[in-house]
Amino acid sequence: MKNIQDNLHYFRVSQENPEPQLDLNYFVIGKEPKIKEYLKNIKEIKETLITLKKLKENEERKDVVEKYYQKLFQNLNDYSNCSELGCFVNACDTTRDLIKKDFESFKTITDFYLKKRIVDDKVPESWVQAIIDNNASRKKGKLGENKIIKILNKADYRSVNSWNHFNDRKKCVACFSKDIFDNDAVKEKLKINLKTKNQDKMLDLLIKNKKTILILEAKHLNTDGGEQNKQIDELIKILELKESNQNIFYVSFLDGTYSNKLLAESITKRSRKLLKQRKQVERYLKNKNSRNFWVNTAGFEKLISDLR
DNA sequence: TGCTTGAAGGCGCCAGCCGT
DNA sequence: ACGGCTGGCGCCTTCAAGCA
Repeated sequence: MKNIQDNLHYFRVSQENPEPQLDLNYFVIGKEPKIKEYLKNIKEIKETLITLKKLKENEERKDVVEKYYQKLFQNLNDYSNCSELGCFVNACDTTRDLIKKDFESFKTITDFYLKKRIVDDKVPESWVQAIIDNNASRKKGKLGENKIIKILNKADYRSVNSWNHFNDRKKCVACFSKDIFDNDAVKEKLKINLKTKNQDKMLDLLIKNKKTILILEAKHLNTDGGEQNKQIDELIKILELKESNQNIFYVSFLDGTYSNKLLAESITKRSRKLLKQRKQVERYLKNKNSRNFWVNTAGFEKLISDLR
Protein backbone atom coordinates (compact mmCIF):
# COMPACT_ATOMS: atom_id res chain seq x y z
CA MET A 1 0.00 0.00 0.00
CA LYS A 2 3.08 2.23 0.37
CA ASN A 3 3.24 3.30 -3.22
CA ILE A 4 -0.33 4.36 -3.54
CA GLN A 5 -0.94 8.08 -3.89
CA ASP A 6 -3.89 10.20 -2.81
CA ASN A 7 -7.18 10.03 -4.64
CA LEU A 8 -6.76 13.41 -6.37
CA HIS A 9 -3.71 12.02 -8.11
CA TYR A 10 -5.70 9.28 -9.80
CA PHE A 11 -8.44 11.75 -10.57
CA ARG A 12 -5.88 13.87 -12.42
CA VAL A 13 -4.46 10.86 -14.26
CA SER A 14 -8.01 10.15 -15.39
CA GLN A 15 -8.45 13.75 -16.56
CA GLU A 16 -5.23 13.69 -18.52
CA ASN A 17 -6.03 10.38 -20.20
CA PRO A 18 -9.56 10.52 -21.53
CA GLU A 19 -11.46 7.53 -22.80
CA PRO A 20 -11.22 6.71 -26.53
CA GLN A 21 -14.23 7.37 -28.69
CA LEU A 22 -14.30 3.67 -29.56
CA ASP A 23 -13.72 1.02 -26.93
CA LEU A 24 -13.70 -2.51 -28.34
CA ASN A 25 -14.61 -3.90 -24.95
CA TYR A 26 -18.12 -2.62 -25.49
CA PHE A 27 -18.64 -3.66 -29.09
CA VAL A 28 -21.47 -6.13 -29.62
CA ILE A 29 -20.89 -7.02 -33.23
CA GLY A 30 -21.38 -10.77 -33.38
CA LYS A 31 -24.24 -11.83 -35.60
CA GLU A 32 -27.33 -12.77 -33.61
CA PRO A 33 -26.98 -16.54 -33.10
CA LYS A 34 -30.73 -17.08 -33.03
CA ILE A 35 -31.40 -15.14 -36.21
CA LYS A 36 -33.11 -18.16 -37.80
CA GLU A 37 -35.66 -18.33 -35.00
CA TYR A 38 -36.34 -14.63 -35.47
CA LEU A 39 -36.80 -15.04 -39.21
CA LYS A 40 -39.11 -18.01 -38.82
CA ASN A 41 -41.32 -16.30 -36.28
CA ILE A 42 -41.49 -13.01 -38.16
CA LYS A 43 -42.42 -14.85 -41.35
CA GLU A 44 -45.26 -16.57 -39.54
CA ILE A 45 -46.48 -13.28 -38.13
CA LYS A 46 -46.49 -11.66 -41.54
CA GLU A 47 -48.27 -14.57 -43.20
CA THR A 48 -50.94 -14.57 -40.53
CA LEU A 49 -51.40 -10.83 -40.93
CA ILE A 50 -51.95 -11.28 -44.65
CA THR A 51 -54.46 -14.03 -43.99
CA LEU A 52 -56.28 -11.90 -41.44
CA LYS A 53 -56.49 -9.02 -43.85
CA LYS A 54 -58.01 -11.21 -46.54
CA LEU A 55 -60.48 -12.81 -44.16
CA LYS A 56 -61.66 -9.41 -43.00
CA GLU A 57 -61.98 -8.13 -46.57
CA ASN A 58 -64.13 -11.14 -47.38
CA GLU A 59 -66.16 -10.65 -44.20
CA GLU A 60 -65.52 -14.18 -43.03
CA ARG A 61 -67.20 -15.73 -39.98
CA LYS A 62 -66.06 -14.37 -36.63
CA ASP A 63 -64.91 -17.70 -35.23
CA VAL A 64 -62.66 -18.24 -38.24
CA VAL A 65 -61.06 -14.81 -37.88
CA GLU A 66 -60.69 -15.39 -34.16
CA LYS A 67 -58.54 -18.46 -34.80
CA TYR A 68 -56.01 -16.39 -36.68
CA TYR A 69 -55.91 -13.72 -33.99
CA GLN A 70 -55.11 -16.56 -31.59
CA LYS A 71 -52.36 -17.85 -33.82
CA LEU A 72 -50.88 -14.37 -34.14
CA PHE A 73 -51.06 -13.88 -30.38
CA GLN A 74 -48.98 -17.00 -29.91
CA ASN A 75 -46.32 -15.61 -32.20
CA LEU A 76 -45.92 -12.61 -29.91
CA ASN A 77 -43.08 -14.41 -28.14
CA ASP A 78 -39.37 -13.90 -27.52
CA TYR A 79 -38.66 -13.63 -31.23
CA SER A 80 -41.32 -11.04 -32.02
CA ASN A 81 -39.58 -7.83 -31.00
CA CYS A 82 -38.00 -7.37 -34.42
CA SER A 83 -41.25 -7.85 -36.32
CA GLU A 84 -43.12 -4.85 -37.64
CA LEU A 85 -46.14 -5.76 -35.54
CA GLY A 86 -43.92 -6.11 -32.48
CA CYS A 87 -42.50 -2.64 -33.05
CA PHE A 88 -45.97 -1.25 -33.73
CA VAL A 89 -47.02 -2.22 -30.21
CA ASN A 90 -44.67 0.52 -28.98
CA ALA A 91 -46.36 2.98 -31.30
CA CYS A 92 -49.62 2.28 -29.46
CA ASP A 93 -48.52 3.59 -26.09
CA THR A 94 -47.75 0.19 -24.62
CA THR A 95 -45.19 -2.60 -24.44
CA ARG A 96 -45.04 -6.16 -25.71
CA ASP A 97 -44.70 -7.41 -22.15
CA LEU A 98 -48.11 -5.97 -21.29
CA ILE A 99 -49.79 -6.96 -24.52
CA LYS A 100 -48.60 -10.55 -24.21
CA LYS A 101 -51.01 -10.84 -21.29
CA ASP A 102 -53.94 -8.99 -22.83
CA PHE A 103 -55.50 -10.68 -25.84
CA GLU A 104 -58.30 -8.12 -26.31
CA SER A 105 -55.87 -5.18 -26.48
CA PHE A 106 -53.68 -7.21 -28.79
CA LYS A 107 -56.57 -7.61 -31.22
CA THR A 108 -57.24 -3.88 -31.16
CA ILE A 109 -53.60 -3.14 -31.94
CA THR A 110 -53.59 -5.70 -34.74
CA ASP A 111 -56.64 -4.02 -36.30
CA PHE A 112 -54.91 -0.66 -36.20
CA TYR A 113 -51.82 -2.23 -37.73
CA LEU A 114 -53.81 -3.57 -40.68
CA LYS A 115 -55.37 -0.16 -41.21
CA LYS A 116 -52.31 2.03 -40.75
CA ARG A 117 -49.37 0.01 -42.04
CA ILE A 118 -48.29 -1.86 -45.15
CA VAL A 119 -48.67 -5.61 -44.94
CA ASP A 120 -46.21 -7.66 -46.99
CA ASP A 121 -44.31 -10.93 -46.61
CA LYS A 122 -40.71 -9.77 -46.87
CA VAL A 123 -38.35 -10.77 -44.04
CA PRO A 124 -34.85 -9.54 -44.93
CA GLU A 125 -32.28 -10.97 -42.55
CA SER A 126 -30.27 -7.77 -42.71
CA TRP A 127 -33.23 -5.72 -41.43
CA VAL A 128 -33.84 -8.07 -38.54
CA GLN A 129 -30.17 -7.87 -37.59
CA ALA A 130 -30.40 -4.07 -37.86
CA ILE A 131 -33.14 -3.94 -35.24
CA ILE A 132 -31.12 -6.24 -33.00
CA ASP A 133 -28.10 -3.95 -33.50
CA ASN A 134 -30.22 -1.00 -32.53
CA ASN A 135 -30.74 -2.64 -29.17
CA ALA A 136 -27.05 -3.49 -28.66
CA SER A 137 -26.80 -1.19 -25.66
CA ARG A 138 -29.00 -3.48 -23.67
CA LYS A 139 -26.47 -6.22 -23.84
CA LYS A 140 -23.67 -4.21 -22.27
CA GLY A 141 -24.59 -4.90 -18.67
CA LYS A 142 -21.66 -7.14 -17.79
CA LEU A 143 -19.11 -5.78 -20.25
CA GLY A 144 -17.74 -3.13 -17.90
CA GLU A 145 -17.06 -5.71 -15.23
CA ASN A 146 -15.41 -7.96 -17.81
CA LYS A 147 -13.18 -5.15 -19.02
CA ILE A 148 -11.91 -4.45 -15.51
CA ILE A 149 -11.39 -8.12 -14.81
CA LYS A 150 -9.31 -8.32 -17.99
CA ILE A 151 -7.10 -5.46 -16.79
CA LEU A 152 -6.72 -7.17 -13.42
CA ASN A 153 -5.96 -10.58 -14.90
CA LYS A 154 -3.14 -8.99 -16.88
CA ALA A 155 -1.75 -7.63 -13.62
CA ASP A 156 -1.77 -11.13 -12.12
CA TYR A 157 -5.03 -10.88 -10.22
CA ARG A 158 -6.75 -14.23 -10.56
CA SER A 159 -10.53 -14.42 -10.79
CA VAL A 160 -11.95 -16.42 -7.87
CA ASN A 161 -15.42 -17.66 -7.10
CA SER A 162 -15.22 -18.97 -3.57
CA TRP A 163 -14.33 -17.44 -0.24
CA ASN A 164 -11.65 -20.07 0.31
CA HIS A 165 -9.82 -19.02 -2.80
CA PHE A 166 -10.42 -15.36 -2.01
CA ASN A 167 -8.84 -15.80 1.40
CA ASP A 168 -5.94 -17.93 0.17
CA ARG A 169 -4.77 -15.79 -2.71
CA LYS A 170 -2.65 -12.70 -2.27
CA LYS A 171 -3.97 -11.04 -5.39
CA CYS A 172 -7.41 -11.79 -6.74
CA VAL A 173 -10.73 -10.43 -7.90
CA ALA A 174 -14.30 -11.59 -7.24
CA CYS A 175 -17.64 -10.47 -8.62
CA PHE A 176 -20.46 -9.68 -6.24
CA SER A 177 -23.16 -12.31 -6.68
CA LYS A 178 -26.36 -13.37 -4.99
CA ASP A 179 -25.09 -16.72 -3.82
CA ILE A 180 -21.44 -16.40 -2.75
CA PHE A 181 -20.26 -12.82 -2.63
CA ASP A 182 -23.55 -11.27 -1.55
CA ASN A 183 -23.74 -8.18 0.64
CA ASP A 184 -24.30 -10.10 3.87
CA ALA A 185 -21.40 -12.45 3.25
CA VAL A 186 -19.08 -9.59 2.32
CA LYS A 187 -20.04 -7.66 5.45
CA GLU A 188 -19.46 -10.67 7.65
CA LYS A 189 -16.23 -11.98 6.12
CA LEU A 190 -14.56 -8.60 5.73
CA LYS A 191 -16.13 -7.16 8.88
CA ILE A 192 -17.26 -3.99 7.20
CA ASN A 193 -20.41 -1.81 7.11
CA LEU A 194 -20.96 -1.71 3.35
CA LYS A 195 -23.66 0.86 3.95
CA THR A 196 -24.94 1.38 0.44
CA LYS A 197 -27.99 3.64 0.29
CA ASN A 198 -30.20 0.96 -1.10
CA GLN A 199 -29.89 -2.00 1.22
CA ASP A 200 -29.98 -4.58 -1.51
CA LYS A 201 -27.75 -2.71 -3.93
CA MET A 202 -24.74 -4.86 -4.74
CA LEU A 203 -21.55 -3.31 -5.96
CA ASP A 204 -19.59 -4.98 -8.74
CA LEU A 205 -16.13 -6.21 -7.78
CA LEU A 206 -14.00 -7.10 -4.78
CA ILE A 207 -10.33 -6.64 -5.54
CA LYS A 208 -7.78 -7.98 -3.10
CA ASN A 209 -4.09 -7.26 -2.83
CA LYS A 210 -2.74 -8.74 0.39
CA LYS A 211 -4.45 -6.74 3.12
CA THR A 212 -5.81 -4.09 0.84
CA ILE A 213 -9.31 -4.50 -0.55
CA LEU A 214 -10.86 -2.31 -3.21
CA ILE A 215 -14.63 -2.44 -3.56
CA LEU A 216 -15.51 -1.22 -7.01
CA GLU A 217 -18.62 -0.07 -8.79
CA ALA A 218 -18.27 0.25 -12.58
CA LYS A 219 -20.43 2.20 -14.96
CA HIS A 220 -20.18 2.87 -18.67
CA LEU A 221 -21.94 5.92 -20.06
CA ASN A 222 -21.73 7.47 -23.50
CA THR A 223 -24.51 9.98 -23.15
CA ASP A 224 -26.48 11.94 -20.60
CA GLY A 225 -30.14 11.88 -19.66
CA GLY A 226 -32.45 11.23 -16.75
CA GLU A 227 -31.41 7.72 -15.94
CA GLN A 228 -27.73 8.57 -16.35
CA ASN A 229 -27.93 11.27 -13.72
CA LYS A 230 -29.22 8.72 -11.28
CA GLN A 231 -26.26 6.51 -12.21
CA ILE A 232 -23.80 9.33 -11.53
CA ASP A 233 -25.50 10.04 -8.21
CA GLU A 234 -25.06 6.41 -7.33
CA LEU A 235 -21.33 6.60 -8.06
CA ILE A 236 -21.01 9.80 -6.02
CA LYS A 237 -22.76 8.15 -3.08
CA ILE A 238 -20.13 5.44 -3.14
CA LEU A 239 -17.48 8.09 -2.51
CA GLU A 240 -19.29 8.91 0.72
CA LEU A 241 -18.98 5.41 2.13
CA LYS A 242 -16.70 5.01 5.11
CA GLU A 243 -15.14 2.05 6.87
CA SER A 244 -13.22 1.96 10.11
CA ASN A 245 -11.00 -0.71 8.63
CA GLN A 246 -8.24 1.32 6.99
CA ASN A 247 -7.51 -1.37 4.43
CA ILE A 248 -10.84 -1.00 2.68
CA PHE A 249 -11.23 1.46 -0.19
CA TYR A 250 -14.18 2.19 -2.42
CA VAL A 251 -13.67 2.89 -6.11
CA SER A 252 -16.15 4.63 -8.40
CA PHE A 253 -15.22 3.67 -11.94
CA LEU A 254 -16.76 5.52 -14.87
CA ASP A 255 -15.76 5.00 -18.48
CA GLY A 256 -17.38 5.78 -21.81
CA THR A 257 -17.33 9.20 -23.42
CA TYR A 258 -19.57 10.76 -20.79
CA SER A 259 -16.69 10.27 -18.39
CA ASN A 260 -14.60 12.63 -20.54
CA LYS A 261 -17.29 15.27 -20.35
CA LEU A 262 -17.46 15.03 -16.59
CA LEU A 263 -13.69 15.19 -16.21
CA ALA A 264 -13.06 17.92 -18.83
CA GLU A 265 -11.03 20.85 -17.54
CA SER A 266 -13.45 23.37 -18.93
CA ILE A 267 -17.13 22.89 -18.46
CA THR A 268 -19.30 25.70 -19.75
CA LYS A 269 -21.30 27.55 -17.14
CA ARG A 270 -24.48 26.65 -18.93
CA SER A 271 -24.10 23.01 -18.08
CA ARG A 272 -25.17 23.41 -14.50
CA LYS A 273 -25.90 19.77 -13.97
CA LEU A 274 -22.48 18.66 -15.14
CA LEU A 275 -20.74 21.32 -13.01
CA LYS A 276 -22.67 20.23 -9.97
CA GLN A 277 -21.71 16.60 -10.46
CA ARG A 278 -18.09 17.49 -10.96
CA LYS A 279 -18.00 19.74 -7.88
CA GLN A 280 -19.53 17.02 -5.76
CA VAL A 281 -16.91 14.54 -6.88
CA GLU A 282 -14.08 16.96 -6.22
CA ARG A 283 -15.45 17.90 -2.82
CA TYR A 284 -15.37 14.30 -1.69
CA LEU A 285 -11.92 13.70 -3.08
CA LYS A 286 -10.51 16.83 -1.40
CA ASN A 287 -12.02 15.91 1.92
CA LYS A 288 -9.12 14.61 3.99
CA ASN A 289 -11.24 11.82 5.43
CA SER A 290 -12.07 10.45 2.05
CA ARG A 291 -9.87 7.60 0.95
CA ASN A 292 -12.08 6.55 -1.89
CA PHE A 293 -11.26 6.85 -5.58
CA TRP A 294 -12.90 8.20 -8.71
CA VAL A 295 -11.25 6.86 -11.86
CA ASN A 296 -11.64 6.14 -15.54
CA THR A 297 -9.71 3.40 -17.35
CA ALA A 298 -6.31 5.14 -17.20
CA GLY A 299 -6.79 6.18 -13.58
CA PHE A 300 -7.74 2.66 -12.63
CA GLU A 301 -4.76 1.12 -14.43
CA LYS A 302 -2.43 3.53 -12.65
CA LEU A 303 -4.03 2.74 -9.31
CA ILE A 304 -3.56 -0.98 -9.88
CA SER A 305 0.04 -0.62 -10.99
CA ASP A 306 0.85 1.47 -7.90
CA LEU A 307 -0.80 -1.04 -5.61
CA ARG A 308 1.88 -3.47 -4.55
C1' DT B 1 -27.33 23.29 -26.40
C1' DG B 2 -28.18 21.24 -22.11
C1' DC B 3 -31.44 19.74 -18.56
C1' DT B 4 -35.54 17.24 -17.13
C1' DT B 5 -38.64 13.78 -17.51
C1' DG B 6 -40.19 9.51 -18.96
C1' DA B 7 -39.53 5.44 -21.30
C1' DA B 8 -37.78 0.61 -23.69
C1' DG B 9 -35.93 -3.66 -23.22
C1' DG B 10 -32.08 -7.29 -22.77
C1' DC B 11 -30.18 -10.26 -19.29
C1' DG B 12 -29.57 -12.70 -14.97
C1' DC B 13 -31.43 -14.39 -10.77
C1' DC B 14 -34.74 -16.29 -7.59
C1' DA B 15 -38.93 -17.86 -5.41
C1' DG B 16 -42.84 -20.31 -6.04
C1' DC B 17 -45.79 -23.20 -8.69
C1' DC B 18 -46.91 -27.30 -11.12
C1' DG B 19 -46.57 -31.75 -13.13
C1' DT B 20 -44.36 -36.24 -12.70
C1' DA C 1 -38.52 -35.19 -4.10
C1' DC C 2 -37.24 -33.03 -8.36
C1' DG C 3 -36.83 -30.40 -12.38
C1' DG C 4 -38.66 -27.15 -15.58
C1' DC C 5 -41.26 -23.00 -16.21
C1' DT C 6 -42.69 -18.27 -15.13
C1' DG C 7 -43.44 -13.78 -13.05
C1' DG C 8 -41.17 -10.26 -10.82
C1' DC C 9 -37.24 -7.65 -9.64
C1' DG C 10 -32.65 -5.56 -10.07
C1' DC C 11 -29.16 -4.03 -13.08
C1' DC C 12 -27.48 -1.63 -17.14
C1' DT C 13 -27.61 1.34 -21.07
C1' DT C 14 -29.77 4.31 -24.68
C1' DC C 15 -33.40 7.21 -26.67
C1' DA C 16 -36.57 11.20 -27.41
C1' DA C 17 -39.69 15.20 -26.56
C1' DG C 18 -40.30 19.47 -24.45
C1' DC C 19 -38.56 23.29 -22.17
C1' DA C 20 -35.23 27.14 -20.95
